[in-house]
Amino acid sequence: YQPRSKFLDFCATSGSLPYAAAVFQSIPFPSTNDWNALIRGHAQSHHPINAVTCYLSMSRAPCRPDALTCSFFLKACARALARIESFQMHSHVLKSGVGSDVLLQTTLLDAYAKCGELNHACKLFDEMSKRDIASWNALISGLAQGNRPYEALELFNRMSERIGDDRARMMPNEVTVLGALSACSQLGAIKEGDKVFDYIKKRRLDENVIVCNAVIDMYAKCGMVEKAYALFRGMKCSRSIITWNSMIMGFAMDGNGEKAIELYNHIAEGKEGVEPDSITYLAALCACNHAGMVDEGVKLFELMDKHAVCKNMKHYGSVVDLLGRAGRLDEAYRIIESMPMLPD
RNA sequence: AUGGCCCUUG
Repeated sequence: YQPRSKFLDFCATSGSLPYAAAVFQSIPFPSTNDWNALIRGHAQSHHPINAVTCYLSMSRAPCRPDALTCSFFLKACARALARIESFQMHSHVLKSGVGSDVLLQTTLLDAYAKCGELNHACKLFDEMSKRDIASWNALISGLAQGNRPYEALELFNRMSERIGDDRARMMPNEVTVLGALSACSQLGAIKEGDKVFDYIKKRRLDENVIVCNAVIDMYAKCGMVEKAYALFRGMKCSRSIITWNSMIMGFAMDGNGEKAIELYNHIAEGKEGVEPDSITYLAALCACNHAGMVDEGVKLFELMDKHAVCKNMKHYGSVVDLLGRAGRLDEAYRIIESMPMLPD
């Protein structure tokens, strides 16, 4: 791995992609790693699909794509929801002799899942000769996010059963439980959710804030705000803005506007080390909507400008709805007029 | 420190 490729990679991923591309242009005979840097940069950019065109240029050049090239390309496919390209890369991988690379297979499986090709993801999973924890996780979260939560939970349980088995002892980890929790949320499956949470506590995965956030969200979505709040209060790790957002949204959905606003006010004081963001305001506005707290909602909406938090259509929709239902149509109309985007 | 699974709103 040459310094030049390293430099390109740095520019393409953390600096400026156009600059990386310009530097790349000046290289007479780019190496595979040079190409990889550029493809990786595109894959992580706002236009991941450009990784595909970059890859095509590479195939016309004299150097060969390697496993990393395929990996970056597939990452781009997953982000761009490029199914056809995923299939094409799959056959390329099989032909080029890296078809048994577990990391690559998992990247492919994830790309399939993210593109909505869950059957192909399952098939690939079944055919893999070696699977590691990430392979299981990729399929579990793919199923959960792809509206097949029962299968996600089934897989999660099958994985837990394997503990004690002599072969492939696959311990569900933090990422695994995120997928399982997401499946529970969708189903409103409280019993399953409790079981997952028991497992989390047993393994002390609740020392991880991301896991806690997911549990809070799961309980809130299952309508069990008090369970969410119990964890929120008893957390051993420090709360992130996402923790607060999830909890505020939980109270909002429960119709407990007072409590939601109380939490918002608490973090707005600034002693918690988190800054309310655009989602915090969305949750708080949502709380006002559910509880009919009109003045509070309008106040929050105005605070967004003061705190330089970006508004989107949802924020506007919320206040307009709030004002409209309170009969304050003139104010609602003024807000609609002030919108920088097209109303829907 | 060149590759996979990753929480809230979308």
